[in-house]
Amino acid sequence: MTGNSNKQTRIQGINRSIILDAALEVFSAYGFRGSTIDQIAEKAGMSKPNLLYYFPRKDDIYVTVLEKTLEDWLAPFKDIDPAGDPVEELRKYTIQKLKMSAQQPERSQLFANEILHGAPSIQKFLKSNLKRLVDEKAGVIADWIAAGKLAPVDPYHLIFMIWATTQHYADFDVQVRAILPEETAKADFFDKAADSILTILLNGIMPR
Amino acid sequence: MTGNSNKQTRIQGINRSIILDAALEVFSAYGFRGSTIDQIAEKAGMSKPNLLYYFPRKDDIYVTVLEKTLEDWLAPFKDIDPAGDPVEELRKYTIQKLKMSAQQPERSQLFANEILHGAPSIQKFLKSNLKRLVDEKAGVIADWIAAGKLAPVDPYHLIFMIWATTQHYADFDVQVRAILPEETAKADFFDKAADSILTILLNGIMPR
DNA sequence: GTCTATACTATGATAGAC
DNA sequence: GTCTATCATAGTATAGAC
Repeated sequence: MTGNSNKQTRIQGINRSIILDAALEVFSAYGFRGSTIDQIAEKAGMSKPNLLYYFPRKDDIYVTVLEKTLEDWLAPFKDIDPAGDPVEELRKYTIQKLKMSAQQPERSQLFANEILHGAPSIQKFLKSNLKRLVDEKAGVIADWIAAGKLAPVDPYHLIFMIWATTQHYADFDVQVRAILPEETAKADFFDKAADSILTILLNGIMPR
Repeated sequence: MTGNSNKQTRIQGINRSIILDAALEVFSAYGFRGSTIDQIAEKAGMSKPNLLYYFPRKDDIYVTVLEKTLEDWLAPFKDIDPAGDPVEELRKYTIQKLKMSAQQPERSQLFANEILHGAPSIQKFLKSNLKRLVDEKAGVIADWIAAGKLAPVDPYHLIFMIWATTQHYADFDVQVRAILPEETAKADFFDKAADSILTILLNGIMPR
């Protein structure tokens, strides 16, 4: 009977993952209240009751997707290496983040929507885990500045600025496309954006 | 009867404005689908049917608030003066935008929510009015660069960067507060934020 | 013209039966 | 694992009172 029970577990895992993929799409596009279980079920290719067999409540699906997304989303931030070259580390991080905005805007949008509406589901996470992580990386940046390897800027606001700028291309996607219709259609748009952003971030806009 | 009709018109004007204020609060906090007419009516201190007497449909309230907000929101951008000193104009604009994020985060949040979910109500506005305006100001910046008054950066991405960064303090308010609990409590938080941002924007983070 | 009370209807989350 | 029923919510409509 082990073979049988294993198979069921595997189906469960597959179905849960299908549901979560569908939920990410729907929730990121319409927000929590704006999304319906019907929509998610349809996109997942299963009936609503069947979906509810895996996640009894709408909120369960949402929180699961959100937590899963946060992990991925913060991975490159965690990867900032105190031992690396400061400018290179921040350049790498910015490019990485921008690439994620290009390839998986839904993750950014899901997160943005949650924060925008007061972060009802992840308040605690922000105040504990995220704060701790940001404090740590801000410390790293402060050390770099103390060592003269970066200009003396506020580490926290620098982090906010990189977050804001890179996520803008995911969260405000439709606005960017409305303003730059031809450019955004090109394959190298995000490479060019990365160049432009890094030029400003590294050197500023004051004439030399 | 002119006195009478004037008085009625005045009541209309007052009530409409009360409703729109309440609607801004509610819609910015919960998004379109997440907000209910009941919530708006309660915050406006009137019954739901009474509110519907002024705005027959939920969508009417939303669109009216959104359009009204956009006007205010873009005013300082329009004010960027081609004849002014480039660095000073952009500094002024950034500070102004940041001040608005501090004082009226709801406006930014309402707008962010609309864009985030695909801008269903203002697609046309983005592609026509906003695009035209941004093209114009990007031209101004390009001229400044050509005159050697600004470093050679991409005008569009510079504008996006200023928007993203300044609006971040409104849209991601709860996150900023979660990470900087003591600092955000202080009265001069936004002044310091402005300093930090402008230092990075003007000079970059490369060590000199 | 302004406001209230009430009712209708669709939607969507959830529970229980098969 | 699936289908149907329920129940609350919320948008909208109507009738009429002040």
